[in-house]
Amino acid sequence: MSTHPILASAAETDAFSADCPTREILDRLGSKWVSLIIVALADRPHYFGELLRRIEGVSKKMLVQSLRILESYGIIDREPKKVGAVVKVCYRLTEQGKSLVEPLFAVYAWAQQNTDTMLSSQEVYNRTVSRRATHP
Amino acid sequence: MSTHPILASAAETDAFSADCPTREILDRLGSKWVSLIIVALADRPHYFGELLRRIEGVSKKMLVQSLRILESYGIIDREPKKVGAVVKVCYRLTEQGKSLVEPLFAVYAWAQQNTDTMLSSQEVYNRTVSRRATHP
DNA sequence: CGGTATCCAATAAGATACTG
DNA sequence: CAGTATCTTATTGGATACCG
Repeated sequence: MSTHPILASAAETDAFSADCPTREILDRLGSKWVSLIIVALADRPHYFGELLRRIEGVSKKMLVQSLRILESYGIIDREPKKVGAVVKVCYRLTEQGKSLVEPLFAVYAWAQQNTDTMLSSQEVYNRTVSRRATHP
Repeated sequence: MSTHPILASAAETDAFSADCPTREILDRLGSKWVSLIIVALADRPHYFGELLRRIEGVSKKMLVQSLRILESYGIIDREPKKVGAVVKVCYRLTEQGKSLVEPLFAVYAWAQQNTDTMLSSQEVYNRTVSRRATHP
């Protein structure tokens, strides 16, 4: 009855276990800035400053932190380069990082396609104060 | 030079914009418990108590909160059912929710396949105290 | 430019107790 | 069983200032 073989693995994943290391990885990948960085670098390599400007709302602190996580996992490479007079630091996806792009983008594409539906569903839901309706 | 058409969209996504609604959706989907719930429900519908026991480490509070988010988005359905003497609440994916399973699972599969590599890469990285090495 | 360091506010989340 | 309510702690993250 399962429509897709991939569903079968849901029963077998060990991600439900509290000490499953994959869980921590997923947690980090799911983090706001980390995934945006990967999407940006999927486009092309970026200098630090470029990322800072391109990813609206990210602070220097969070950008550095997220980049370090990705670097430690071997998902991105960090390369300081002389550009004119100054040294800039260029970040790019490793081969491993590139292999993450397709699955990650599938989720992005889904989210973009379903955002409108979900937001209007949410509005309806919020007006339906059936449960939990005490007073403001 | 782009190896895959999907990469092209990276340049065009509006997710970099701070007020992009898709960003918030992605944020929520990326959250620890939300994604684990979807994976569990991809397997089969679950009662609340089943989810609580299956997803190790989740608290009642976080489980309820995450389920409400998914329900409000129309990703899951909530159905109270008489089971013997008591009423249990059954959660299952909606059709929309089911459409999320495949992309989400692609990321899960990637993470599971790459966990070992990433963890050992991280160990090496942590021993390399080249940058930022002040004292404990 | 590409970071670090520090401080502080906001938020998330665990524990616990209670309810229909 | 499936929540709600409340309190408290832990973690996150933004602002700011400074450094090589």
